[in-house]
Amino acid sequence: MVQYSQSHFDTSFAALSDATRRGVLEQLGRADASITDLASQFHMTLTGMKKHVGILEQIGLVTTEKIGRVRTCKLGQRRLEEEAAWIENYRKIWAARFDALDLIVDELKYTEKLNEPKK
Amino acid sequence: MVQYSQSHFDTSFAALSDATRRGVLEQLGRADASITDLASQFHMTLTGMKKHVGILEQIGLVTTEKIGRVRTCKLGQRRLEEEAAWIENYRKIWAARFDALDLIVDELKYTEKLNEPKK
DNA sequence: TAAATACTGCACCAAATGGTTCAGTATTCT
DNA sequence: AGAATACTGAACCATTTGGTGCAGTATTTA
Repeated sequence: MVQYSQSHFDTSFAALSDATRRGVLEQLGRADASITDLASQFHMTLTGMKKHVGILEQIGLVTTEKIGRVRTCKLGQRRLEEEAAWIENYRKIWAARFDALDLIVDELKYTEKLNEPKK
Repeated sequence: MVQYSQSHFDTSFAALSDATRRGVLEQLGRADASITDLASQFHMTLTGMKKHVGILEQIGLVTTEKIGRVRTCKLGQRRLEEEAAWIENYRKIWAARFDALDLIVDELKYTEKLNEPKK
């Protein structure tokens, strides 16, 4: 059954709700990057970008490694599988709900036909 | 190409980042409900629940209709298709990235083999 | 008609968010 | 060694978020 206690969905969907962070994920899909790279690409201070990377790192979407003065960021282990599954499940529920509605509409049409006044 | 201007992903992922709102969507998948129903189910004031429903309504995940004193909430037209697509695309990028990594690892193994000191 | 119900709008609040600047530290280049 | 680079942490700030209470309106019930 579904739990309403705070789940990791809270944090992962929140992470995805920021355009900069989605952009960082897309960028890291193309190539690894340093904090400086990302900061300049997204027109932001190092400190600001560090926070975004920190958030993505905390939930496993990004991993980083500091070598010398440079911290290199890569995609992490998290693949958003459960998030994809949640949405897919929602889409199924949604479809079932609207299929049911279609049935009702069909039924109404049928009933109307029965009740149709003779021309 | 990908735009970093504020997209509707911002609002829809933000909407999904709240457990109460995800719960409301799941509930409405089972049956339509009034604000009062939802408020009591999620242990919240009417005013609080009204806000959540308002957010879901604004982005099309829920529609409502007030008949008499009761406002009934149902699932709306939005099916989270683009959100599902974004995640799927991310998953592909992720897979490609890690496949590439595997290639590199393979290559390293091969190189190591070549450079292996004679026993 | 009076009371109960269901919502609505407004004002308020504390905490979280997304950004900044500034003052460091550590590392690398000349 | 000295200068430049890359990051880091702390403090700060405005706005948003997720909730509340209260006072009101509209509708239904007794």
